[in-house]
Amino acid sequence: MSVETKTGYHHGNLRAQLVEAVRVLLEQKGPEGFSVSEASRLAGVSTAAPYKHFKDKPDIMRAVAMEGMCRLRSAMLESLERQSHRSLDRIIAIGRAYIGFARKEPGVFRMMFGQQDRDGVEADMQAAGEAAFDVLISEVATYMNRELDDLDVRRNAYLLWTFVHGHAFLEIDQTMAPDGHKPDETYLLETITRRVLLVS
Amino acid sequence: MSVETKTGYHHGNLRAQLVEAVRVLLEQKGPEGFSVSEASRLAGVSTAAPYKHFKDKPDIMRAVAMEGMCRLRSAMLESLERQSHRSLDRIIAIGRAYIGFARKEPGVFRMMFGQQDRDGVEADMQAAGEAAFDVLISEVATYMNRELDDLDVRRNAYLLWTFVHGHAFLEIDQTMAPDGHKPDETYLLETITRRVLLVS
DNA sequence: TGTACATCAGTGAACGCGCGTTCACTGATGTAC
DNA sequence: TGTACATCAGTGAACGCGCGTTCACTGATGTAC
Repeated sequence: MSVETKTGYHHGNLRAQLVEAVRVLLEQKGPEGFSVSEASRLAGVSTAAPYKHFKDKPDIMRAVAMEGMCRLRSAMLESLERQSHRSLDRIIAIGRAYIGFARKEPGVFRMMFGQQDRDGVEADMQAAGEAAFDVLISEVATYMNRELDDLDVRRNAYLLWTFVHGHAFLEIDQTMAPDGHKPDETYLLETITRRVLLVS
Repeated sequence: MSVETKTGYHHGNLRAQLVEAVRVLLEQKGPEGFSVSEASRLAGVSTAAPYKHFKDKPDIMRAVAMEGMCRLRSAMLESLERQSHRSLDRIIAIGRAYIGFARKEPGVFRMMFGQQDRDGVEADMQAAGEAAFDVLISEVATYMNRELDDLDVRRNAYLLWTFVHGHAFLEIDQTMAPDGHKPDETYLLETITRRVLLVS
């Protein structure tokens, strides 16, 4: 049976479809606009159905965040495929992919980072985040011609990530007025990358 | 009559006290944990009382965000008073104050940036944000020995702000595991400031 | 100084609403023989 | 191939709850004369 098939009673694919529904609601109405009831409606099932696949509402949110983090990593990896072998360009491409993801799915992006459970982030989410970070680490190590776990590699990668993360948030939160005071994004990305990596 | 006085019936200071109550709730329970009802309870008034001072719930949220942004600016300015006249140190101090604010009041900090209304940020909030940003701009201009509206001043200030903003969010969201992989904050701040400003 | 009165800032009860979650149920599916 | 049955993944009705907001009200305050 194809994953897409819906038999009428047995849905076949409800878990994934609920995650997708939540994603849509998050983008349409923001973090507050998502409810289990509304996600159910959007997926075309009764409001009780989700509880066959998820423990409770936070469990759904975790699933959405987790799925988002995996897709963010994929987007970063994919951006490398379309890229030359010049290390610096590849690093910039990763940043661009990161910002692009945030811009395309701000609701999910916010949920991935901010909307966590109280009292700590789950271990698997932590791991997924590190897996994404590792994509950057790897390119920085190549550029610097050092090992993956080299301290300066990690430091520089963190500096770059932090910058891109901050820029992504300032963008989706529309913190700066959209007038001429905001520096050009391409300029920013190239400049910060060069300066962090001490390219003259 | 002192601002603090409470007469029993006439409160005298309810608006400010409601903002304070929301702040407390935001820090204790996170963005979802704040309701008009609970804030009223905490301030010791009926649930209808807030509507004498605010139009609706979003209006309260805006007030909290606004007040937070003003206090953030104050914290940045105050950090300068305890600082030498070495421009680089002053710039680092501003970053430290920014991160410190986020760490001390993550709930308010998130509300200031992320929890905005749909469809754009209010003009006064935008202005308050720019007023805070101007504190940094001013120091960067001094360091670079240029005008406030110089393009490179704005670019460098934005690079620094973006980094600090990203770091603040990664910190309060506990994105990185609290193990040894996270670079030291003082090292990060000094390094990024020097590299952005091209200090050898 | 005393009084009448407009205004202000509260009360408290009530409203309708959508939410998260549970429950007993039932139809569809896969499998053992 | 046919049948009995356990399991799975849905239904739909119901629950209690806290929410945001409104309403007619009332007590306190400030002011005009």
